[in-house]
Amino acid sequence: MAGRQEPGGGAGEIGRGGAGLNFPRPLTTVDVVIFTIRLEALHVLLVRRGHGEGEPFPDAFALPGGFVDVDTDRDLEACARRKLVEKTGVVSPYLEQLGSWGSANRDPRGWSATHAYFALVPTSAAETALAADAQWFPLDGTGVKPKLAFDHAEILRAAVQRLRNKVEYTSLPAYLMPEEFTLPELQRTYEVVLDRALEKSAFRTRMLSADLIEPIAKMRKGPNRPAQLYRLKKTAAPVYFARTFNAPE
Amino acid sequence: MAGRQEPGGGAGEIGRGGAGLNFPRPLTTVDVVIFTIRLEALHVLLVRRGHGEGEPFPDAFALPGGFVDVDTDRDLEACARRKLVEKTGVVSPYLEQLGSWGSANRDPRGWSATHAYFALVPTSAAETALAADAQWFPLDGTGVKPKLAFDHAEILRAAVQRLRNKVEYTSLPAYLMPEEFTLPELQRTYEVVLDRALEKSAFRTRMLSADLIEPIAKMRKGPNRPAQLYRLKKTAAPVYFARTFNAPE
DNA sequence: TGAATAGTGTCTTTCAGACAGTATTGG
DNA sequence: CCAATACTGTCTGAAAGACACTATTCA
Repeated sequence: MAGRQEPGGGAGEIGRGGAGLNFPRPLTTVDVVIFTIRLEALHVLLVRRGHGEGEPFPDAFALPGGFVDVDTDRDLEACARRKLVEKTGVVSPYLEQLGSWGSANRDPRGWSATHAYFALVPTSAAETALAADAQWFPLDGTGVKPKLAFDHAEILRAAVQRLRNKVEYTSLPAYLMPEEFTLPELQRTYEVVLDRALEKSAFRTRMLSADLIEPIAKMRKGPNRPAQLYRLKKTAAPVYFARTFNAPE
Repeated sequence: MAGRQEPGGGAGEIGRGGAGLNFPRPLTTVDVVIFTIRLEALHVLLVRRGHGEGEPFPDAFALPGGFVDVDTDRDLEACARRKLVEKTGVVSPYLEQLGSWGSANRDPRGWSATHAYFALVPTSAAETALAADAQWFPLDGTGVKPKLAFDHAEILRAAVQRLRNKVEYTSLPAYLMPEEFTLPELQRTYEVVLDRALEKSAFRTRMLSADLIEPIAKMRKGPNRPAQLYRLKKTAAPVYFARTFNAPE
């Protein structure tokens, strides 16, 4: 950013700092698309909006988010983490910037820009410390049943596409797993997100040759042959594979 | 974004709209990382900042950008395109959102958030309508010689990494080419961006089997065997390949 | 023993890497 | 002819797809 050409002050909110900053500023918000797996299906967290005076989209569902608080939030990611903890209690899941959406029309209160993040939280953690106004919704294709406030349907669609796309060649689904999991469980998570079956042996080869998971001295018991339990290695960085899973047609 | 929890109004700029919007707003800017190829090297466009009253980083180099003008800019991308045309004259190159950077400290004038874009412009167009204060700088590793204003060195680094990364499995370098080009020229562009040699035959196979370029009834003459000239197909969408070029080690 | 799921092995296919070999121009 | 670059072909290797086969548990 360069401070050369300041916009001419029109209608709307203006600043009151000195030195040529007296022009209207857009509203600045942060929204978080929070995914988890519940009941073998991809879910996203939504909150119900209030219906106070001047509230746009009263009682509609929306992505968790809100205005940046310049006194509380050190930076954008800190703001996103704050929203995440407020709604889910999860402290440090996978969190990645998704993009930003800003325009004159997306919020009836004026020119606004939102910084969108997307987060993956483990299944177990997703159920415990949920905020009262928050609720998990299963993904229906690339969206969700209720009509969302603002342009949140578009942001959600972008998040789902980004997730599905990256799952083709990264280890992101590992962040949706509980502490301990088996390879078939991890594969099922991949398949749920991709909505497509994967080859067992190719999947196992890929996962085991990546520096990603390590076996622990425990097995998952069941009504059949027990499965080796694994956990994520300390190296929290996601793994990028050189190929996608299926050749794109 | 949800309008539930408004930040408490502290020091700084406040809005004057009604209905609970009386809290400080961050500054909102857009910056564009503009790449081109010149003299067989990747270059980025920088502008020199002014040194007026209250200007931070006087006379330093910075990425082209500036405040969002809520009266002029319909949305963030329109704002980015405006900056791009102002500095280069190029109307519709490849333009993609890079991410956003926002914090209390990145601008001495207060809490600010920038929406960063990155653009690829063809070699030819890059020379003609350049703004007076703009200048091309060759990439030096992942950065550039002069010290940049704000956190622009970090934004530039992110842009270069994103570009190098995507070039491994996309057709992005095609947007750096002039209208007509040969396959060896396209390959050289790939190699310049990646700073690595590529296999000729694998490269040709990949490019020709993608629905990306089409031969024209012309050849590039030289002191040796002439080369078939190609142009980008009408379908402007970038192609994503299923594999990266070299297996990552 | 049989059902069920975990895990392995084997063959095929695809495509990049390596590199030799052919093609076509100007000098 | 030679130099130089464009372009093609052939072999190899790595990893995915398909799928059969073995392993280990509980009922």
